[in-house]
Amino acid sequence: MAALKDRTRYDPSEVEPRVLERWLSSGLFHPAPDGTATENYSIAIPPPNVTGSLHMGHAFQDTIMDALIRRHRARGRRAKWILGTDHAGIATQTQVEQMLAAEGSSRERLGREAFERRVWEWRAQYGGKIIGQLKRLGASCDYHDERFTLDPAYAEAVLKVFVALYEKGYIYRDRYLVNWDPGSRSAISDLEVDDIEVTDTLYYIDYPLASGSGAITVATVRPETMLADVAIAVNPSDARYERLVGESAILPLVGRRLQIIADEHVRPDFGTGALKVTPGHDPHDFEIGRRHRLEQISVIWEDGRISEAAPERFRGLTAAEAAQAVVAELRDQGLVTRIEDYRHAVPFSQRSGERIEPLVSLQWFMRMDELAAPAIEAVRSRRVRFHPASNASVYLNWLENIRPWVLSRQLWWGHRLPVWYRRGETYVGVEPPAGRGWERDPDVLDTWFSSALWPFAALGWPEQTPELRAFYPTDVLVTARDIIFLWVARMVMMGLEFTGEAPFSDVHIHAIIQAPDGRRMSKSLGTGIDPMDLMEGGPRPPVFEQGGEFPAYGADALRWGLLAMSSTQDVKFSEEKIGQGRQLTNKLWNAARLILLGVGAEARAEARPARIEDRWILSRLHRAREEVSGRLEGYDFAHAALALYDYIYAELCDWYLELVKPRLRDGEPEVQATLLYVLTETLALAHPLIPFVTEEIYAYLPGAEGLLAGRVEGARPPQDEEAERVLGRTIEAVQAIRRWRDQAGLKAGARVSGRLEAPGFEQTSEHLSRLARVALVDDGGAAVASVPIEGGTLEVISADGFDPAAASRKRAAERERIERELARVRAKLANDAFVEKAPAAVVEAERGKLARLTAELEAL
RNA sequence: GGGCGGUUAGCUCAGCUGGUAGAGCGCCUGCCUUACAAGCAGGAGGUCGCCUGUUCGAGUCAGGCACCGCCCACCA
Repeated sequence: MAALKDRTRYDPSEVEPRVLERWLSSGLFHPAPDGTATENYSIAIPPPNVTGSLHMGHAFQDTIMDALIRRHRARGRRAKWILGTDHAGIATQTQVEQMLAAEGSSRERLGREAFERRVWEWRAQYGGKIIGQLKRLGASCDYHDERFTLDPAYAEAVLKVFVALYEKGYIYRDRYLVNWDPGSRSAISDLEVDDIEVTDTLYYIDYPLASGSGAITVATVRPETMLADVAIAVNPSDARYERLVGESAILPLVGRRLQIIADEHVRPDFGTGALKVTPGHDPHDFEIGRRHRLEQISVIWEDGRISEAAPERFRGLTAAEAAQAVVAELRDQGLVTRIEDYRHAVPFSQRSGERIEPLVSLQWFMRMDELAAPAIEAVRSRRVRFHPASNASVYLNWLENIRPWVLSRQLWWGHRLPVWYRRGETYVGVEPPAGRGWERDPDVLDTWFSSALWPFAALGWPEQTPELRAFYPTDVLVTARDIIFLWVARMVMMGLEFTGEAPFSDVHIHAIIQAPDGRRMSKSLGTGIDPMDLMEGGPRPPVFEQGGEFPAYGADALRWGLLAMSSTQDVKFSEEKIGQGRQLTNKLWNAARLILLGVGAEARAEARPARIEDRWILSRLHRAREEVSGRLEGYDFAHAALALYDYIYAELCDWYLELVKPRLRDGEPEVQATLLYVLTETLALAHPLIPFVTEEIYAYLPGAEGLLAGRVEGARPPQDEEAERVLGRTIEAVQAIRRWRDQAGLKAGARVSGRLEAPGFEQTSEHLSRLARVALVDDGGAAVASVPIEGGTLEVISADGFDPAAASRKRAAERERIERELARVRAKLANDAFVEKAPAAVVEAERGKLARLTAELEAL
């Protein structure tokens, strides 16, 4: 490692791996399971898929959680970030199946046991990837205590919950219309379905009336499902069909008699106002069928082909082929009376991308209303709080209209249902049933079922482990809006049911980061940005106008940038913000170099304010601490990040370090101690957001022990109103003089002398003189110019290269500006209504402004 | 159809309980001032989507309108 003196730029690629190693070997991230959950702080990570690698959403979310965890660790709380991965049923199974397909094999060929072994092997090989990436980001998870949702203990918790809910009567088996995904050959839940707009053909088909006179015309986009029609429905108030209700029609191609029934669901104004009822293949028809006790016929089987319930000539065709064949026959018979394009939303599987085939099948369901009630109450009563609060209504709205949950999935990878059958019997239990002839249900549970138990099952429930006592309930759940239903609501329900407590008291819903062009970040669209490429350098994806490579921004820059981007609304990814984060790390690094290379070896951090600027920076540090920690605790990460940035740039570096440079050069002990104190506290303040660079600098502090990551914050530095006033005045004066210099045409190095005709600069006139580059004289005759500063003026006696024309232009402009403002203030004060009704303080402020502006104008 | 959010500087975004608009990037000018040129100093740039209203005073509050996101529920 090069000497500090030569490390003029902060190099994250060199520093971060080294710092990470020190953290990991310290044991700091693995708190002892002591104390109570109230004393301690914990967050359960939304367990990433084992198949996954870190994407931008993870990086963002994990940065937020890490900032919270590190912040609370610094407050002296035992902080545990509960870590683990999710087996992610469909996603994982699909990946392994693809791999098998590439080898020319398949899961069917392997058989269930061998396939499951294969997935475990695959997981052992690739499952650790995302954990390594979390470390790279600096996430201070408890890596010594990693869970997997298929671990034996976890699996037992899952089965126990299933059995308990079954025994309560919430879980049941039923024939029901489900979303069948022909791609994964499994039922999936409503939440795993995306509606996509497509253009279908709407066919108008005549169904001859059984009476022999005339026909009733129906409209459909799925002609093949007519083979499963069991009725025709019309709206009871539809006069056109009133006399037909109760009659029958004959289903073409099949010959079945279809009753004509009346049902409110049918819209008279759509199509012909007559609906073919197909309870076996349409959700609404299914409901109509239940209301009218109609038969359910399934002509499409789970492989997407026509079943034996259809006339023989259609059997075995795919649904699409059958549609063509059906239409062709109907045409031959002259029954297709009209064809039109029809644009509508159609469900597709999020997983396989295939069009959902609604099918009636035998599945396990869970009734949700009993569990929903307490979960609603928990949010209503604000025992569980959403941030931002508007998300609570999204949650409540869903729970209040909750529907049964299809639990079973026709997959091999997951928690297999603890259900056995023997002839007509069904057995449900954690342990297999005694006796011979039992066969276990082949289905597995929806992955979200096990995810719902995460906060407590990850801590060892149902065992009453020390971890559960110490860290459950957790403090906050951090996640995105899109899984409020899939996950958040279900965790609350399960937590309340099985532990009697909500699994967290706060839910922070963060923004979703979109691609720079405003589209969703997604691999398939090519809009994804790999956070690893930002940290370590890598190609810019095509969504960026600018091509080439990302520089290796490092983890801190990425983290700061993501936090600064965060918002209550969705945000476009901004590389500039990451760049700004890098600037900040470099700035802090160099500020530290200035201090560390300037202090003596025996200097120690201690606040020893000897002059007013010392009191000022301590007071500003106090405020920055309040601001940053307050913002973090209010889940306002963007403001936390920006407040930190402003403090470091605008207060510490631009002013304080510049102010004390001469004293540092002179080797003054007080300022050395104070600088080290301020640096240490600044590092501590910044650490939750930019942990690597702060930890690296901390190691250089003379006398520093241990790790910054494990340091508990000390007392707050004192606030000092007077120092803030005096320095504030001085800073403004320096800026005013600099502005004047620039606009009066002076060269950068031009010498200026002047007389200060304003009170309040007694303690800072040296600073004013040096930073504004003005030699202050006690007198010296007539002024060539006058610069207004607070409480008076700086009378400029002489200035090299002074351009009277430029100065008078500047003066004129200034006068104009003041006069404009003055006019406004005067008008306001002349308004009786304002003086009478506005609060006294506001009126007073306007009067003060009037006096100040008048004085300034006079000075000109 | 219902819900949530948005519309502020060229770009990306801040603006708390109403008191004459801010940041970063970009742009312009000047500086290699021995921590940092990935830097420093200074500057230009906005009738805050539109219309009404409340108010002494409205990006800020209320109502309406227009666009733009996202979520939920959807008519074959």
